[in-house]
Amino acid sequence: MKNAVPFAAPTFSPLYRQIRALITRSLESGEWRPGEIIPSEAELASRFGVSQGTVRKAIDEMAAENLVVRRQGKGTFVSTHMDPDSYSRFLRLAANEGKLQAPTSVPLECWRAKAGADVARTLAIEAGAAIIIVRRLLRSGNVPAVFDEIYLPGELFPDLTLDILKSADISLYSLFESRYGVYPVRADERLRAVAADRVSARVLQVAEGSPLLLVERVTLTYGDKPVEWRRAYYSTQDFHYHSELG
Amino acid sequence: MKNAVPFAAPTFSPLYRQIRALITRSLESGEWRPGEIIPSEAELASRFGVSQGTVRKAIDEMAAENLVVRRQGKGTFVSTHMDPDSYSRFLRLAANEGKLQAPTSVPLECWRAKAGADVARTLAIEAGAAIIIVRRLLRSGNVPAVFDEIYLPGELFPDLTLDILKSADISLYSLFESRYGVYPVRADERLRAVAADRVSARVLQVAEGSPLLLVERVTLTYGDKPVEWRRAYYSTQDFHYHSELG
DNA sequence: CAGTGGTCTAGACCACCTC
DNA sequence: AGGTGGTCTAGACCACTGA
Repeated sequence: MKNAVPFAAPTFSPLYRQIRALITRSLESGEWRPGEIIPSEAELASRFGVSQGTVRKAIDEMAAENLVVRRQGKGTFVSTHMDPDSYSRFLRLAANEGKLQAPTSVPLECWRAKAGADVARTLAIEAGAAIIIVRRLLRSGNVPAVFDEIYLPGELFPDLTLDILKSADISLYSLFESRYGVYPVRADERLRAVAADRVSARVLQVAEGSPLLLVERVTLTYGDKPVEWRRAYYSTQDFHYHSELG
Repeated sequence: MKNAVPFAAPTFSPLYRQIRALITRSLESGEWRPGEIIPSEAELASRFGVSQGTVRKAIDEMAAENLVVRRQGKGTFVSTHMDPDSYSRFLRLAANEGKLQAPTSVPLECWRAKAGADVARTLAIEAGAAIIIVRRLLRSGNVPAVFDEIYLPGELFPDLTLDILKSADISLYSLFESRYGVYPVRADERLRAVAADRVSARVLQVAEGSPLLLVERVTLTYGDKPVEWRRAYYSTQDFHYHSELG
């Protein structure tokens, strides 16, 4: 009867999950930012008044979800998209033959608009709110690979322009982090096959109507808050989308 | 200098990984089969002469990879595809709107052939070795969703026929397990967009040449041994392939 | 060398399941 | 009541990093 409660159960969580929630809150609040080191397990343990093993288990879970990265001998670091090693953490592009040539990003267009019903719902903003639309091309060794159409909430990216995109790095998300303090944490993708329309056919240099792999991505930050909606058209003559199932 | 060795390093692994390897070997050898319970952590600890915590960590890893499933109060069980809860562990099919109707499998054809170069390489068998080719349709609420063309090494599935497939369950993998002792553990998928050929267009009831999502899957059992090669054509008018990125 | 995460142990208690 | 996995602790030692 120890856990008995009137009405709905509050679903007690173990200590290490509460610790995890506390650490996550510090991430959200920006106490430790992506790329930075977080306090040692021993220090967190004494701060929260629990054993090191409990902190360890909390961090283990967060490391499993790529929220943080452990480095033996150095410490534990907040995950970032600016680290070259995890530049393209969310990119599942691979070459049909051989290894994928390092992809390069070519920003094409960037303009402002008002959110339609679909975009507003997906980004959890008001219909009619300001949004930014970006189009860009991803090339791999001079071969067009992916054509992206990206929808961003204007509020989070106040001054974004094509020039800024052009001067930025290949990883859009490293720009999100460094310039706007927006930290992509995870993403959800829906894959379909579609016929190339005129625009994507021209950009990807394929025949209009030829089959393209459409990848719709909703990118989320801490607290599952959406920060990006993206439609990516993959040219799959020379490339494919790689997925591992366990 | 403790770990110094002449020539290439043997890459010492921690105790819990060695324990994990021992447990995995017992799975491979069939000492405990899918669906069955494995010995308790305490018993494994005493059997291997290590602490329960070490066994726990080994099993933790295996549970994270879906090799085993923990059930509090009951025990730890070898993962199976026969459990209704994990019928479609490898299926990423989802409905564009609403929830996916429970899919049903319709076996269409089943014949024997000799492995060509491609199939032989993928299945790691000799070119010219006996293979079995299966075609089937997956429907969701009477709507055609996925057309599968499946290549199997003949050696592993000696007596497979269309009749057996027809009398089997929705999950092909539950048949693999129950009738042939073949246990799919993980899979690797390559996704592309292609134009529907005559056969798949007819089966999926779409126009010839319309875009389809092609999912090529290599299915592996213990020790990363390939046991199946599959080409799946997804009709993505009403459905999509769902992928989560962390 | 000191500091970090990584491993391993032993023991206590809790939550859940079955008999 | 007895068995299982789940949590939590405390302490020891190892492996890696950088000053």
